[in-house]
Amino acid sequence: MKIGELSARTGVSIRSLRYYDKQGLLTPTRLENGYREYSPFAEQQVRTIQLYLNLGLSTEQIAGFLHCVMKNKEAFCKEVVPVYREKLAEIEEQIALLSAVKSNLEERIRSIMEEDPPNQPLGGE
Amino acid sequence: MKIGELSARTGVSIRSLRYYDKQGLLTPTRLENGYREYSPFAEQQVRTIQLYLNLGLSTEQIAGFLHCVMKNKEAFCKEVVPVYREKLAEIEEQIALLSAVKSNLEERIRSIMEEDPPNQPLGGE
DNA sequence: ATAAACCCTGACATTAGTGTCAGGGTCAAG
DNA sequence: CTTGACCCTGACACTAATGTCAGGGTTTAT
Repeated sequence: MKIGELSARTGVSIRSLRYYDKQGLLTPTRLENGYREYSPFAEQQVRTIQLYLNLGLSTEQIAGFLHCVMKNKEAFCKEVVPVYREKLAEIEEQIALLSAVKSNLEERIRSIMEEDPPNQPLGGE
Repeated sequence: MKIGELSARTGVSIRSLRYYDKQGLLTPTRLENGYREYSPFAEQQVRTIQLYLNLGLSTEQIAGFLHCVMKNKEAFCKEVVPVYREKLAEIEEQIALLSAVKSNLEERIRSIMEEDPPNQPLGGE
């Protein structure tokens, strides 16, 4: 199938499919006229790519094991777990940072609220 | 004081100080030769800017109330709390998303670990 | 007067996936 | 042969604060 049909089937934009091609994630064969020709398996492959992107993995990370997971079960691809753990650590770090900022903001709001109750006739700047 | 000294005193790069100037956060007077001349109060102002940036606020948001908070207590500036609440909502959304992805990753790792115990002689790709 | 140490502006790069446009080729139906 | 629906590549935009470089002025001390 050609790129427009794959896009329609998967809901992934043509632009993104071309990007996946350039990143080596999904490299279709080419017709004589230069058009990309995708195998029927490409549809599942696109869905798999989207799944990993939604986990926050980069195209480069995905490229590192996509070939394997399309052929085997995820568990057979030794590259997968390290990438998952790496991403997990990154996410935990982000959550910790965000939580700290969140607490800070909450404390600031709380502190302002008790210092400037709404029945005070004072305006701002 | 000139920009180099302010940078040295605060640890904020000259580049960033010029950026704050352009964003209207910290607008020094100019000497006859065009050099920026900062008042002694600028040092505290820079620290305040950094504090808000570390809370994840944008220079635009900070510009919205910096003038007021430099003159009064934060609680007197009515623009502050809405910005805090907005940022808080944003952060909570991000944490929720990250937490969902985190659970997904953990589940995937767990699932792989029990399917492919390390005593199995199978390699990946 | 010259060198060192300042200062200035403007511009490009950074992240990473996607949108979008320009300019152009291909192909099928009428 | 023309129209419309495809397809191609390349390039710029986006976010937002910061790094960095180019090219050039100023000041201070020797």
